[in-house]
Amino acid sequence: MRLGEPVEWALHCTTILALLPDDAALPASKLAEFHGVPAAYLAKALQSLSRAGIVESVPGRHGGYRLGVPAAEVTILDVVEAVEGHETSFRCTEIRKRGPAKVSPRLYSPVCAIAEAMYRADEAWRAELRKTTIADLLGRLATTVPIEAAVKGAAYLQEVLS
Amino acid sequence: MRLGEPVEWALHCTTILALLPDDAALPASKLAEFHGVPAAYLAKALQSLSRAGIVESVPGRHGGYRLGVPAAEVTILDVVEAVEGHETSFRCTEIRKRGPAKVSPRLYSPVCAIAEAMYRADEAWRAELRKTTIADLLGRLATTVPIEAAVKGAAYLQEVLS
DNA sequence: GTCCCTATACTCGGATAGCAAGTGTCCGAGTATAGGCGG
DNA sequence: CCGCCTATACTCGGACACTTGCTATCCGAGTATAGGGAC
Repeated sequence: MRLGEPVEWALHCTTILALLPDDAALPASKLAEFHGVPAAYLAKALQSLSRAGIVESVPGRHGGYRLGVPAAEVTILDVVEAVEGHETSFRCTEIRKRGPAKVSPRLYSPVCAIAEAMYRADEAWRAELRKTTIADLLGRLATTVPIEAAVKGAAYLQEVLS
Repeated sequence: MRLGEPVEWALHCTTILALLPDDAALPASKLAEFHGVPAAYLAKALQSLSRAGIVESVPGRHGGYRLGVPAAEVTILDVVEAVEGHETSFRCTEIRKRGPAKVSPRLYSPVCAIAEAMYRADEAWRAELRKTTIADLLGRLATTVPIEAAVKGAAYLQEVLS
């Protein structure tokens, strides 16, 4: 089971966008440069976030992306699902209804015990991701990001937004 | 995020193997026929389970696979990890240490806040899968499997093992 | 009749192709800006 | 000097190649069995 790299990028980008002044917008190319990732591919992730309403795009010369919803109302799960989709990790193909022991389909319970357990785990994963919002991440930033890096990052954003 | 089909197969196969008499062994080809899945590919999953010690292989004419550990001591997580590997779903590539805001690597905290949250969700998923054992699944079988299917399944196993 | 040997049939195990999805890139559509022109 | 128009530069958005990993398959190595022959 693997999550794609764009998930990591999307989370970092959303965090950065939450730090911007309300009316400012940061282009995808600058976000890519800031994180050292391929710009054209990162754009795909940002488009997914835009479709989900988490960020909104501003076209035109001084355009870019900015948060579309208050940081406190965006959970990590929202970002992850916007990029990776809403499907469950476990997909039941109903093999219990195949083979020599199969009987009339209407006799089976709605979900088999195995799928039930797997779905439960999936929900536990989602529930945990729902607990943390982007605003929570901003709070942790103060204690986890080296002060030097924060200064350099702020300087970079200052220059780009001017 | 997607789990491969062999995960589902492995769980069903482990459950079936737990139903067999202690000294009996069921070949991969019969397990495949029972579930209606490609035999040669299922073999790969069973080999993974064998390497993990969850099942043990019996070579030779009346050989096959049988449970290598009591059903009560095998959790769903054990089976899933045997087939899918032990890696976390989220892989942190440390993009925070790249780009124009980067500073000396020794200044950074061991894990960033984002990765920390993702790992926490991963652990919640694993914890939930650890709660259910194969023995638990057997208990649920009595109430979730149609009685007709149970009879046909038992008859099939009787014939194959004779 | 009993024991041993050999050939057989069946099993697992790892090495080998095909395909879908993730990864990476590009170019076209659209818009706010900046400069120039006319009034 | 002010307002309007046009050309421009920059942005997003979706359509197009490439690589990795999942899906599917095959053939060889090894072993318990079954049958036949010798004693």
